[in-house]
Amino acid sequence: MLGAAVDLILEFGPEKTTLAAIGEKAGYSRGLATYRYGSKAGLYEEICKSISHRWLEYLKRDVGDQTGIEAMCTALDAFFTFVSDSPRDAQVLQILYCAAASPTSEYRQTSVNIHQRQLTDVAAWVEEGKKRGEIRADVSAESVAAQYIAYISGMTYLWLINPDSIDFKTANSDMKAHLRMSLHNKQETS
Amino acid sequence: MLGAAVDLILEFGPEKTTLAAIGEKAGYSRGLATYRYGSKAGLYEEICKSISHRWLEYLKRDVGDQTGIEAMCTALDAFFTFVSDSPRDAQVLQILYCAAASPTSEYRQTSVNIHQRQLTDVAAWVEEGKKRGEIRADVSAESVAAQYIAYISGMTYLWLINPDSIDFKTANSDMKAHLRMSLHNKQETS
DNA sequence: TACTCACTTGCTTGCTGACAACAAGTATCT
DNA sequence: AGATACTTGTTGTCAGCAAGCAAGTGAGTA
Repeated sequence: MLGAAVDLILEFGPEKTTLAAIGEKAGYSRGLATYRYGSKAGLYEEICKSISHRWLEYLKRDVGDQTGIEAMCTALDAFFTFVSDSPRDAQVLQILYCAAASPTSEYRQTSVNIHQRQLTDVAAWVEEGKKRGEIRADVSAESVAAQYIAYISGMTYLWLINPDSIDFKTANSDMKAHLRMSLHNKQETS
Repeated sequence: MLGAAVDLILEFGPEKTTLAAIGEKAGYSRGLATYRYGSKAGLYEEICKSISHRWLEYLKRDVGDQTGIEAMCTALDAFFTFVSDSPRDAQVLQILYCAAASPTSEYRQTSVNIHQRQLTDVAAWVEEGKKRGEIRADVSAESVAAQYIAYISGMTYLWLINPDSIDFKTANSDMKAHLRMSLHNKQETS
């Protein structure tokens, strides 16, 4: 069911995808999607949670208990791996995040929660890096986290609307160099 | 007419805003919006162009013929000024950019063009900075431009869905420091 | 064990109100 | 008379709801 919805969203967009088409593509009746998920927004929220959960597994597996600059760089690699392994899921997730920007989106809070969680996680990595003396003490963890998450979100948007304009792989390695340069504590002795 | 549409999009989102409501809010009949703009997508595309045109005026006025790091920092300030002066326009523009992420969005190309234009403009600034010796020669202008535009786009998205989570002003001044640190050519003699 | 009756689950079908889009107007100007 | 600016009538599509149906599940009885 959710798989059929992903296919149809990629082909027609969330708006022109009908609940009837989703049900029928999944081999059921036109009414089942509404019955199971209550509403179109309910179904899309379920897809959102399902894909972002899968992405979190990639993230945890690769980052483990790294922190600081290493965690941030590994997470960029993990994201690239996720996008390479499941481009369709990554596209749909970004499309649904975008749809959540509408003022009356019923799953907007889901997107807010996920992004908030990402912000605090990254901020925690930065704080840890500062404690360890790896990261300069004069940066704001919140600002760095916001820049980092905004970079990933913005890049994914640009890649989604115009894949040719974005070389995700080199952009990521540039970003990693960038992070190391501007965050590393030059006085570090280790 | 476009003003009425902006109001309704902010209140109800682009989806739940009806062409009839736009026409009537503007003091006309339910049919005029369709008549003038051909379709809902046509009207939204017009709004998109109109607001992004206004933002370009801010940009040109402030950046002038600056290039390199200065131009990038000034553009960040100009964007903050624009968002402060016209938060509603900025919100609607971001909402419409998001709506353009849908695979079948009829004004997707408009968003692609605007972002492509921004990418090449910023890349040109970086190239100019490299020529002047201000910016390190080993950075890729395209990558830096993509990161910069992704940052702005992503930040605006995060700000739109959860204004409280983003301190645009300090994030921007951090970003400026960040840019100077990681782009400046340390061998520069001037 | 065999039977049955109340109840749940999973799904389908019928229907309604809302909306975009279009076509055919009307009114006002030049 | 013809163009311009706007309005009204209509149609097809869709989300959401309500009412159904069929296939279980399980408790109670003989």
